[in-house]
Amino acid sequence: MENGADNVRSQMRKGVLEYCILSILNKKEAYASSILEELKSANMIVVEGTLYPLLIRQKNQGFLSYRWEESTQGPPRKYYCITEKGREQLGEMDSAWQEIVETIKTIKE
Amino acid sequence: MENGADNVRSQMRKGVLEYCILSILNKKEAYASSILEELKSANMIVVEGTLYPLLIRQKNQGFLSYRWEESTQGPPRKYYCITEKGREQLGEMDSAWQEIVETIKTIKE
DNA sequence: TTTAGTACTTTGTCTTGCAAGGTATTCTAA
DNA sequence: TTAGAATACCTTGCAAGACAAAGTACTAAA
Repeated sequence: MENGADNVRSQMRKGVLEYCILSILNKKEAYASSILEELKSANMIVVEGTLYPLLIRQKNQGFLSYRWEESTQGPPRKYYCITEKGREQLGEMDSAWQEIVETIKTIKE
Repeated sequence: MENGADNVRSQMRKGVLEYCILSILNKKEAYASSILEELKSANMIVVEGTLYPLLIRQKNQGFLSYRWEESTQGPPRKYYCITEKGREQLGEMDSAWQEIVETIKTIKE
């Protein structure tokens, strides 16, 4: 069963997660664990089982590309990078987000 | 397949729908078709097959109650009304929404 | 050589949005 | 008086996606 407040937050996060990922990668390339860190520090808690399939989907849609990079601290890291197509998508998402924020304001009066 | 911009919007709307419903019913009681109208005029397009199960879920969770009312314009209408528990939930959702708006700002820097 | 830390991946379940189709009531026009 | 249009409510089946949990693999330190 649910815990109330936490559940509310996790439900609302759905749908904006892709937006967050593209926004983060628009600033600079990053690998999954570092993206998780950034989301966590921005109060957007996500788990690996959510993030990895999402990155793969966005790569398959052509919004992201990646390259492997050796690490001295463990296994190699998969650095993701936003593509030109991804930047276009991000533009759509910026508009969509603004629209939704306005919609909520309208409904709230 | 998808259309791009429309799909982005519909993905983002997911998760805020419950919040919209409770917010609308917090202002005054309403029946499904009138809720659809209000959502539509606020640019939040939703279809019946989404709204009816959602209202039923929220009623089952104790957030809403309803009463039947005769109409001179067709079949009887089911007027939904927010409950005390629903108002508490709405409070949680208000916080959750503010938090997400802030999170996006943080990520965008 | 075993344990801990880091990183990526997969599987199964559950929720939920939506298209499409169905039922029922009332009013109107032929 | 009956066929159609308008209004309302409901259900079914499917697909997408978030998450818990478990799995694989590489490196470093004890």
